[in-house]
Amino acid sequence: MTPTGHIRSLDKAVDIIEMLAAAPRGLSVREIAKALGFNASTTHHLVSTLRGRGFVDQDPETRAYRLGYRLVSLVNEFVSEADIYAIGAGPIRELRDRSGDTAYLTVLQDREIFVVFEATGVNPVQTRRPRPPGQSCLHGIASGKTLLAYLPDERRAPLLTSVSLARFTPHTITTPHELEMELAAIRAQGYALDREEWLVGLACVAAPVFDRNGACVATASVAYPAAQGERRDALIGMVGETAARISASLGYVARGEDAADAARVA
Amino acid sequence: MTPTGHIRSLDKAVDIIEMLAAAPRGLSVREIAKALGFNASTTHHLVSTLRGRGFVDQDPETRAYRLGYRLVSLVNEFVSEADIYAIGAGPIRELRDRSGDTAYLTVLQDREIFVVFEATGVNPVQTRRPRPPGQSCLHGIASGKTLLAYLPDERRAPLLTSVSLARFTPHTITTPHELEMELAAIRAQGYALDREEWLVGLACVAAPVFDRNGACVATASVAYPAAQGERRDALIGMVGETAARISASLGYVARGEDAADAARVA
DNA sequence: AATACTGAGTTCATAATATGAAGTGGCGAG
DNA sequence: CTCGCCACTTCATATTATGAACTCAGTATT
Repeated sequence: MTPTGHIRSLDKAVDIIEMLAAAPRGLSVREIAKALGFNASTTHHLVSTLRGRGFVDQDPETRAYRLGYRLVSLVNEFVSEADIYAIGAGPIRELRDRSGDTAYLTVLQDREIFVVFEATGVNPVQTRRPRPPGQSCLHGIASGKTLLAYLPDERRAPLLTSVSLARFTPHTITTPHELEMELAAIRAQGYALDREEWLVGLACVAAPVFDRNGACVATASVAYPAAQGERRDALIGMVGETAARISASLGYVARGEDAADAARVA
Repeated sequence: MTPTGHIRSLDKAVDIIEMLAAAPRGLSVREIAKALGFNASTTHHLVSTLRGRGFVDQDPETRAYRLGYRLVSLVNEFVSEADIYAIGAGPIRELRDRSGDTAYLTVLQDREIFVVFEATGVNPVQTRRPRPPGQSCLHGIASGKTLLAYLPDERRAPLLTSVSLARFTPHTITTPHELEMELAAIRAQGYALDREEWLVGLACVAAPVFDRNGACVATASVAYPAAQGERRDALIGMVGETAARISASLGYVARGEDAADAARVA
C-alpha cells in the first residue's frame, strides 16, 4: 500500500492542508488534531512550520488557522504562467497509457483545430487522411465538435455559418440543424463522440478542458477502432477524468451557479 | 532563529513546492536536489510523497515534476469559497498590532462605503462623527477615495456625478476636478491618504485589495492622529503590505501586461 | 469572586523515522 | 557494445518527530 519512502510528517501536513482548504472560515489546532487523529503537539508543530512559510495564516485574535496567502499566490502564479501544453502533456500521456489508444490535446485557433500534443498509442487505428485543403473538419471529429459546443455564442455563430459541412463518410453530420442538435447534446452530457463521421473505422471520444475563467480552451480525446464499440463507456470515463484533471491544473473550479461567488461579501 | 518544533522534512517539502511553482515547465528530481542542496534520495522521497497526494504531477515520459492538479484545485476551491471577511480579518488585526492604530477592511456596496471589519487600536483617535443622513462620504476618506479610484470607469462615472461633494473640514476635496486629479494620483501611487479631510485631527492611509480577476473589491486602511505626520511613510508601507497579502489570498496575481496570459497556448 | 474548564503553545526523553551512501536497472549517446 | 546519466530503491544509523505532561491565559461555571 504505502509507496517506498513515504514521509509521514509530510503526509500529515498534506492532510492538514486539505482540511484547511475545505474550511474557509478556519480551524483551531484542536479541531484539526481531533479530526485527523493526530496528537495536538504534533499538529501544532506541523501547523507552525507551515505558518512560518506562509502556507497557513493564523488569525492573531481567534488563533484559528486558514490557508495562507503564500500558498494561494504561489499556485496562482504557477497557473498564470503555465501553458496548456506543459500542463496537459503529462495527463494526455497517462490517458494513452491507460487506454492504449492514441490520445490528443487540441485547441481552437482562429477557425482551425490544432493538435497541441499527441501521445501515440499501441492500438493500431488509422487517424489521418488526405486533408482537403482549406476545408475545416470541426464538424466531423469529436474534439472539433466539443470546441464548437463550448464556444461562446458570439464566436460560434459566425463560425457555424461560414464552415462548410463537408461529407467525409455516410455518418458525417452535414446539416446545420443536425449539428446544432449535436452540440446541444454534447453540452448536456459533457463529452462528444465521433461515430465514424470523419473516417470509416475510426471512433473518438472527446471532453472539454476549462481554464480558471470557465472558458473551454482545449479538449482531451482518444481515437480507437470503431469495431471495439464495447469500450466506449470506459473511454468516456477516462477521457472525462483526464480533461477534469487538466482543467483543475488550470485553476478551473466547477461552479454551482455563477462566478460571482468569488467576490461575495460576508 | 528556528521556531520551536520546526519540522525539517516539511520545510524541505515547502522548498520543493516553491521551486516547482516557479518552474511551469517542470523539473527533474536531480535539478531540485542540486538547487536546494538536498540528497537525491531524500528529494525523491519527498517528491514521491507529494505525488502520491496529487500535490505534484509527474510527466510519465519525461519524468519531470510539476505542481499538481490536486494542489491547484484545492487552492482554487478555497479561494472561491472564502469571503473577504474570513480572509481579511486576520491581516487587518495584524496591521492593527503592528501599527497600534485602528485598522479597517472596507468594501463598496451600492454607493456606500461599508466597514466589513474593524480592529480597534490602542492609539486614541476620534474616527466617528455624527453622520449627515443620506450624505455619502466617499470623497472625504482614504478608503472611499481608493474604492472610487479603482472602480471601472462605467461604474465610477455615474457615482461621481450623483455624489455630493460635501465639505467636512477646510481640507475636504469639494470640486469634481480636484477629485479626479486625486483619484488619478491614487491609481499612480497605489495608495490613498486622508489629510484631515473628513475630521480635523484625523489622518488615514488606505490601499486597494484586488480579487483574482484584478478587480478592487476592498481596501485596507488605518486611522492615526494627524499630529503624528512623521509616521505616514511607515504606515503607507504597512497598509500596502497588508492589502497585498489579502489580495494574494484572494488569488490575485500582479500581471505585467494583460490577463490573457492564463489562456495562452504554447 | 473563586474554581474548574478548555485550548494554545512548550518541553524533553525516547521511540520512530528521515537520511544518504551505495546499488539497481533502464535509457540514450558515443 | 560500453559508458554515463538519471530515476528510483535499499538499509543501517543518526537524526528528529513524537506525545505525555506541563504552563499559561482566557472563559465559563458555581
